Amino acid sequence: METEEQATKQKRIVCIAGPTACHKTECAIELAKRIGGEIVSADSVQVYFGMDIGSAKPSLEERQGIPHHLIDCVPIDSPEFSVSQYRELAKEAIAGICSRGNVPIVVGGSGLYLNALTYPLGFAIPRNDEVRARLSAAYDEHPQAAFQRLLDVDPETAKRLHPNDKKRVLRALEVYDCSGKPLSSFGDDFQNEAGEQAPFEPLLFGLNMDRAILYERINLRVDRMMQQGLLEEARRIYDAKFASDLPALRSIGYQQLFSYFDGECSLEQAVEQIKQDTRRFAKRQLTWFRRDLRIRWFDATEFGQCKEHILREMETLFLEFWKGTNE
RNA sequence: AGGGGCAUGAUGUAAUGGUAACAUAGCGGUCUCCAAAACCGUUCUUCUGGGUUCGAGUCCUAGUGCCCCUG
Repeated sequence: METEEQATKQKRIVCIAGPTACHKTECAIELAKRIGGEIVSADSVQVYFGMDIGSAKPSLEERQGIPHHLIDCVPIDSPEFSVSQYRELAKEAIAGICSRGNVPIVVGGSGLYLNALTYPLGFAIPRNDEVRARLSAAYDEHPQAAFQRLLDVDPETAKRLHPNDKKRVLRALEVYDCSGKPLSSFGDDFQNEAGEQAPFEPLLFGLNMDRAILYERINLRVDRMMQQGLLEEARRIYDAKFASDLPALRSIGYQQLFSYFDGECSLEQAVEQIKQDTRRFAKRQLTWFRRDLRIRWFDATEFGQCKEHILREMETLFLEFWKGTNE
């Protein structure tokens, strides 16, 4: 009985979510200093070596001695990196933090990554590039037919997907072709087929701010990235001539500069595009996080002024959440 | 100052005198192995005044603003 309880307590984590450029990094580091935390990044780009400026990795100085995990752990040309791999690496990192008696603070803007840690997502059938290529060709040939097939084999999934959503239609067919079972039979956020629990029980904080100010911050931050050498960083990656379909290369801040290197637009246009794409990304992040009712939101519009207040509040909620946990 | 041209949403454009349209931005949403990805939905428009006409973004007229040419 006691060991079981011990096990649940071991699984607690603190998370900080929110759109890009809303002080998540600083907030997390300050919180870590107060509660004895170590930081686990939940960011799909910070995992890559060499993508530093564009992904806004905190510098060693900014980290203030707080250990950071899941930053710089995959090479850019690692095509097999995916959410489930992220989850495995994060689990290891969190286990390490707990063994040191520290508090894991998961920080990041990749909603799916956070959900992979806090919901029992299944990921039962790994991707299969051969099957996928075949399905993709069939879809391009005749999209309606592909969607019709999904309607036949997995009506439940088909019903919630738009026929134009090629990626998900293909994924659903891929799962069916590889397993003989419809994707919908593998469960949803709240239960997976194997009946496993969520890996961790989170205390979820969200940071948000006035939209206009957030957009201003994004624009300024992109300018600052350019001053810090984003162009050179992107050039290095461009010159390494990786396969062009690598997911990492489609990250914001890089793909736009690659267009500039390819002569498709001016540098000014590329920078404007980075700003716009980042703003839209922030909006999508908010759409994702807004529907997560577990999140306790904080307004970081005037972060400089309310920092103390926010951190004190977070600390109080944390102590409540952490009460009774093992030493 | 004279001559010419233009004026349509936040922006760029379309519409033989006959239901004002498209793209982009903006806003909202979806999300179970590429997720900083991919996909879906949606608000807003004829410069001002007069006139012709059954009917005007379109034609006439005055004004206002912008652009080009000449000086």
